[in-house]
Amino acid sequence: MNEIARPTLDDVARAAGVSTATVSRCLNAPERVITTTRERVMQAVEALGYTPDFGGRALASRRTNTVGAIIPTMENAIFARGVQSFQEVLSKAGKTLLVASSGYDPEHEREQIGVMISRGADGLLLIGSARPQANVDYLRRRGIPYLGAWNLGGPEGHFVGFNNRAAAFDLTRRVIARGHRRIAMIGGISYMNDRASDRIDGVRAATREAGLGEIRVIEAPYGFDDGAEAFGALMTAEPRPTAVMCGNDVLAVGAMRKAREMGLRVPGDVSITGFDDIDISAVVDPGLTTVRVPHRRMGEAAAEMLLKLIDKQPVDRQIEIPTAIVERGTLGPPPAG
Amino acid sequence: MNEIARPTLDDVARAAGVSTATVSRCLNAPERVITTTRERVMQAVEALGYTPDFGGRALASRRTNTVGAIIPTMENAIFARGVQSFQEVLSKAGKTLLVASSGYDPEHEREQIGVMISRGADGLLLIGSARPQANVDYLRRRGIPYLGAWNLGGPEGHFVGFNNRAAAFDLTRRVIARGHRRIAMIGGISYMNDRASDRIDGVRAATREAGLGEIRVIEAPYGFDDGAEAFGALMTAEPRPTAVMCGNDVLAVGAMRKAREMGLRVPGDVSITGFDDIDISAVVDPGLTTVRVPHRRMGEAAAEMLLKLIDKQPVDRQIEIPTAIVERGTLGPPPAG
DNA sequence: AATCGAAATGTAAGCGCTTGCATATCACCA
DNA sequence: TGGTGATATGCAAGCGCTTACATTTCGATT
Repeated sequence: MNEIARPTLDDVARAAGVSTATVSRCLNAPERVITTTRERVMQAVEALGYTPDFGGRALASRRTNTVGAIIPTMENAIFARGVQSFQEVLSKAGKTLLVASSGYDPEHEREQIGVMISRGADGLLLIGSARPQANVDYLRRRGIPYLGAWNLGGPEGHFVGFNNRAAAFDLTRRVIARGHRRIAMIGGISYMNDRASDRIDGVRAATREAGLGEIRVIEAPYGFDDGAEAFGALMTAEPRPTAVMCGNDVLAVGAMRKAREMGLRVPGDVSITGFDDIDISAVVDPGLTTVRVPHRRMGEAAAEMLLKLIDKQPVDRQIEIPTAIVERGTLGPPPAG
Repeated sequence: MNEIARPTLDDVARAAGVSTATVSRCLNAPERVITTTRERVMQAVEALGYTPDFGGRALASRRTNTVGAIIPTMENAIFARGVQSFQEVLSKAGKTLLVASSGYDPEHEREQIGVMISRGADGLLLIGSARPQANVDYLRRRGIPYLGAWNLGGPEGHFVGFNNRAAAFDLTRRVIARGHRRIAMIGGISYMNDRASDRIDGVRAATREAGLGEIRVIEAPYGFDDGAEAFGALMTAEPRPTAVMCGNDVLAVGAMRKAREMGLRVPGDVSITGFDDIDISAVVDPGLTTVRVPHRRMGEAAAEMLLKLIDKQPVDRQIEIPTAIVERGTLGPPPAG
């Protein structure tokens, strides 16, 4: 492999017999260069396989056309989907997206924010609103526009997301309306995760409103097995809960599996609900009753908002993406007796 | 928000009363600066909230410590998982990962390669081996090390992946051993996707070996509904196939759903197999018989190999990650008669 | 043919950083 | 006290690019 050193603007200029300025213009403002010259230049670009150096360009033009997104993990389909549409919109606007993951760790998030700034991100997408003030200050001091997504947020900052609390509240009311009085919950880990904690809060608020007293909530990591295990634990209670509400669909499907293993019929013996409406939820049997959360729309809305923020156009402080309850088979009346 | 202009090395140097060189050394080779000075500098860095500019740094040092990965889509959990562990290993080695998606389009992949080069990637992770020669040449000319992952590849280039063809072949033999003679397949879209086409080839080779003649193969996009639809189409044949082998688990689970809707028992009336062993496969009922593909291990192995390649250390040209057949409930003997 | 203005191109400064080399500092020894 | 080598710091060039400004070119007009 006799590798060729990466050609520079200068190489192209020399090859085409013009100045670097002209080459630069060919690339960035072709209409300012006469056709014959442009063709000669482009030919040289092609021949040398020239690719402009991003660093040099960013340095000279003081623009990066780069947007960053810091998500907890790429493994969660929920984020993957939203980020995908986020990036599609950005890419149409000529921006490239840099994705980093924080592993649900605020410290790590802070680091990644540094990386993004360092790479000159024009704007940033973060998930949710629960984070140390320091992380946000860091951004504010630089005046870099940023956005919390997947949830609505506190009194300041911009958000595009769902009202997780209200959605959980509504779903719980629906469960109660079906006649359930003994409700338990498997929630996501709520530490520094406002999506998880809001969902728990919503369920609690509704059960309290109905005078059901304090319900039992087990927090579990994001995984089928974790849902199964938590479900098993909840089912040891005497008398057993008649409905188990889950903080997300993965936990719910795990719970369903465990119910089957325990010989419990769903919804005959126990009702189960989820949250997110991921693909599997329509596929399992019976179908999972859950909350539909339109991730694609959210990703798009977030991209549009961030683009406006970067352009210093006026925007609403929050955009709420509506959710909807999807009734399938896992929610039924409590068993008689 | 009275935003402060981003501080530069110069600002820090002035604030600390030293030269830019010293500040630079504090950041990159602290041991070469005396403690008292270093403390003063670090204080200034902290006070100003200085973050080094990546572009400037890359330009001056001719190093980026950046690795790129171009995957078909982030939405596919299969890639998400592998990439996640890929990046964990890289990050321990002090490299940052840039992820881009090609949307299964070679043209788009080519573009993204350009973006990666332009950002100074030290190495690149690509998926599979099926791509226009032009895409590869582009990389070769620059001497940028790259790797095909998720599959093994042709006579040249480096690969870390699975032998998709052999795995499909083995699974098919197992199906045939159970007594199936009428086998059909739902494959992924094979165009420019060697994982999909190798799996189809493997199944075909095994059925041919067993003298079962040409089997029917429907190619379907990656989605539950697509699997369901294809399954429906296959089931119109007379006589019906007794086993439907699927190119991935998503298609297989979609097929299972459709079978249920059609009133067919699995595996009583029809056996179904998948490929990948994603999370759901253990959760559906009956459990899906499939091929386990250890994505995390692959991601790690790929990262290690790429790091060596970048360091110009010797490496094996291919690393095969072993797969394993996972027998669960969806494969049984064909129905009697 | 001379003049003029617009269009095309060139010149060169500098973006923020690293680094080879020159210089300053200092502890130590003769 | 002067000299020495090691250590710490500064100076300044230059990485690849964009862009304000200067210069050249050229067609149109008089």
